[in-house]
Amino acid sequence: MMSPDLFDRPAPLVARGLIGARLLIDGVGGRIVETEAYDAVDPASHSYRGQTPRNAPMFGPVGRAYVYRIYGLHWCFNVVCDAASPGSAVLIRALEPIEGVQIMQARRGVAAARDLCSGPGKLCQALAIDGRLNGIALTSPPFDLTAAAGAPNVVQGPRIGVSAGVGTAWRFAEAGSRFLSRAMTEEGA
DNA sequence: CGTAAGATATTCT
DNA sequence: GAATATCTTACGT
Repeated sequence: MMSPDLFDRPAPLVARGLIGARLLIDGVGGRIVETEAYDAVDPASHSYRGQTPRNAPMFGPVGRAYVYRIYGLHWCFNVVCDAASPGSAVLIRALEPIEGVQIMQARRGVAAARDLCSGPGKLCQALAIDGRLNGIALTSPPFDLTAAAGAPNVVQGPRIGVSAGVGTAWRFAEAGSRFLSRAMTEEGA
């Protein structure tokens, strides 16, 4: 289980550090292979225009979940970080499925491992993440978040699906992973 | 392979 | 009314 103070750093550092970490919810999940960082001075962030009912967890304690509905139907899962900069969080975008693959296949309605958790909405469906987990601490059940064993090879690039802040290279991914939401174009890290 | 449309909560104009 | 940190299905090449 990760120590809570590991989340108390700027969002890009936390996002990078989460690559290779193991995320399970009720024993189902895998290795984090793709993340994105957001903070309150970032025009692409939900927290950019201040606190609202939806983004309230981003302004709360570090190490908790920020779960929100996007496009009215999918869920997205974030880790709140950096107490010194309220409104900071890391979006978990893709996992390499490891534990409970059969359960994830049933929840997603697809069989291919690459389609189970290769996107923020997909992994929420695969791990059964929804609004009930919003604001919950990640350091206790049903969450099980373990730091990366080794030092994964991390690449970074521009974030996906944003029209503001496109010049900010705050998307992080494990180099060469087959389980990303989209291939990471060659970029320095 | 590709592009396009539809689902529809929350926020902003 | 329009946009959004998305995904699936349908249809053209």
